[in-house]
Amino acid sequence: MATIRDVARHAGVSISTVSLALNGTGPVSEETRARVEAAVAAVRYSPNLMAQNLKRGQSKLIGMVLGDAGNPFFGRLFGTIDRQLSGSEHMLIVANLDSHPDRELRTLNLLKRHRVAGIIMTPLRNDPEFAAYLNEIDVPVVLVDQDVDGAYLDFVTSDHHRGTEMLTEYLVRLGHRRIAYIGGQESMWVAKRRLEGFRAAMAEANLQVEPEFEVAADYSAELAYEHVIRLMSAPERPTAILAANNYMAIGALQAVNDLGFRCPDDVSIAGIDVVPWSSIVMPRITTVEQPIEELARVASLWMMERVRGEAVPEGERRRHIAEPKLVIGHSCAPPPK
Amino acid sequence: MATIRDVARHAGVSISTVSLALNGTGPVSEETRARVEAAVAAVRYSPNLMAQNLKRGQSKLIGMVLGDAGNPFFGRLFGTIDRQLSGSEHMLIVANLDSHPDRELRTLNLLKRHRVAGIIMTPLRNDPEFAAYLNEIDVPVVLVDQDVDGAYLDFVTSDHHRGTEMLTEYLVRLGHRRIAYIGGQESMWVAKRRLEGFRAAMAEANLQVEPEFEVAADYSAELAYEHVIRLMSAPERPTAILAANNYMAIGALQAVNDLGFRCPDDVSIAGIDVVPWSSIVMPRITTVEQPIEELARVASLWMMERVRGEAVPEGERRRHIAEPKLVIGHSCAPPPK
DNA sequence: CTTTAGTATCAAACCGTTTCGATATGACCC
DNA sequence: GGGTCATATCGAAACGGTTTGATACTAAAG
Repeated sequence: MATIRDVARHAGVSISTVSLALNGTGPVSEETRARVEAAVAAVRYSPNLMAQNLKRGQSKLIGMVLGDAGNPFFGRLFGTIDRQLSGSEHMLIVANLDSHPDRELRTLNLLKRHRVAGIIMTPLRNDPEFAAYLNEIDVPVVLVDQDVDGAYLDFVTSDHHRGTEMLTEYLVRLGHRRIAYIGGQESMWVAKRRLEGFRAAMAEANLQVEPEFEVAADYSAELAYEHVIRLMSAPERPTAILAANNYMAIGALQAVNDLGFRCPDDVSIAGIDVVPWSSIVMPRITTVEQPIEELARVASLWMMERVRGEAVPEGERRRHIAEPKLVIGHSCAPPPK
Repeated sequence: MATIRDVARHAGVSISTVSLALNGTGPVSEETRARVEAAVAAVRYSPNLMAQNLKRGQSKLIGMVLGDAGNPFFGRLFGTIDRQLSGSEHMLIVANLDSHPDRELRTLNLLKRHRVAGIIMTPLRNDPEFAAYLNEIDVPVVLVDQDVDGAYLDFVTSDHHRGTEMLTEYLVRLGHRRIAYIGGQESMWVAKRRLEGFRAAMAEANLQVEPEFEVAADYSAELAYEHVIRLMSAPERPTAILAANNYMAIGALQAVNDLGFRCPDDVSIAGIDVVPWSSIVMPRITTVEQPIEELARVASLWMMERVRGEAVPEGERRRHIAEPKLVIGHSCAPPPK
């Protein structure tokens, strides 16, 4: 690979002149500039960003940590952020946690060793030890989707509480009283918020939540499937099922179908998050969608502000809470008589 | 950020000793090693990979170029490759082409400036100019999924020709004669192979392909939808539709539904690639699946061999062609009488 | 007691850049 | 002719590491 020295030799100037000419930082005669550019083309020079970064003390790399690359939510998040960054020389180092919270620390440490300029992450862990770690990290971090309690970091999410609340209100308006809720692990920030939204709406409607109607399925379609099989086989079954993410909604629908029930005639199902191909899933599931593009836009904007060291209220954490959108499909109907 | 100098000062040794101790490359007394390690912890030292890479002349970064991060195929490909790499210090710089072939060169150049150790990519372009560029690139490249004609690079894919062939054979066995094919842009390597597989199977069965039954929909669900609307509205309509990717199969199914036809009673539909949530799409679409895990495993293995400079047949391109798998759903049936 | 050999440590050179301070050149003015 | 000022160029010092060759010390061998 050609270095700046090769260019200098080829153009008959010193390496400092090459640097000045190429970066436009300093007076260079028109003639020299032309000679340098010719030399660059001749020896096929492309500046070594690692060396530039080392010298400048800042890198053009942004770390991105995804909870689960398989989930289309993260694919779209990455795609949109990547698009925002194109135009700058920044690129994304992407790491996948594969839903393993224990990989989180190792991944962050590795990103730090790579001296990324910043980190955009959808955290999995939410414990004081992790919060302490994040508060002592010395690169800008923007959290997306999920918060870490006690961490003083920019945070972009959608109103998860409001999301389940909207769905529950919708089901209640349809006349449902016996609504089952399939949630995630309550240790997760998002799962907790969603559960709270459900409970708030139920309380608001003066409805009792039966304990066995509130189950945790860990965001997995398989677990949700089993829970729904059990719920729907009991004598006192729910008339509506609210699943706290897209995977679990699919699992619930499958279980309902397999038991011979029809949705929405026998039981209503509602989910959260975009179900890819939702237009073709029969019946189309009623969901609350997160505005992924908005989340991505704000996250990358805030990140670049931090990276460029622009005037940002020092030490102050910013939050952006986007409004989710109720998308009514065909999976919900009034409860059977 | 603490540097190796801080560690040296804190431990009361020279920086070279710290380096030798930390990398285990050279004799260091047990006592010194302990002091160095204590100092590392005390000043929170984490080695600057950019500096290490610069000095060692090799980087721990692998570039990954995706055709379209929104498509779950790429999400799973990335996830699996990332998993293969975990354990080494290597990380992936991921770039998304967003289906724009014209971003390809810029992206590759940027990756080169970052001095990645290698590039795993699913190319979009397939023209001589691009092949020439790739042949002169000076980092190891492994192509995945799609080939670039005339490029001497490792290439991992699945047998796209065989895939459509299998699906066509299956439809023919069911008794179909009038089969429509919805393909992608023929300039794309994969699209061409898939079309050829279809034609080969049709020829083998001594079946004529009517020109208007062979359409290109550019891998988009919307275009496929329109084409199918047109095809199914004509007096002489096909009894089966073979769509050359997952998006288009969904579009076709939607069109068939919207026209009031039933699948598979009135018309059979077959697709290619995993349809996420395929288990819930009604009817479950018969597809040919690519073994993504296998592709990812071979691609990352070959990449790491090149990166480590292991004995690889010099200048020789390797190819791995994985066998696709026919997954029979409920979207195909014998043609109506 | 001098060699020899091995062990532990260090100083200095280097990787490919940027940047600062110095130098050379010419133009301009008094 | 001497001083001032831009303008163009360059040498050298960093950035944070690794690696090589030299050095000092100790112990064993002759």
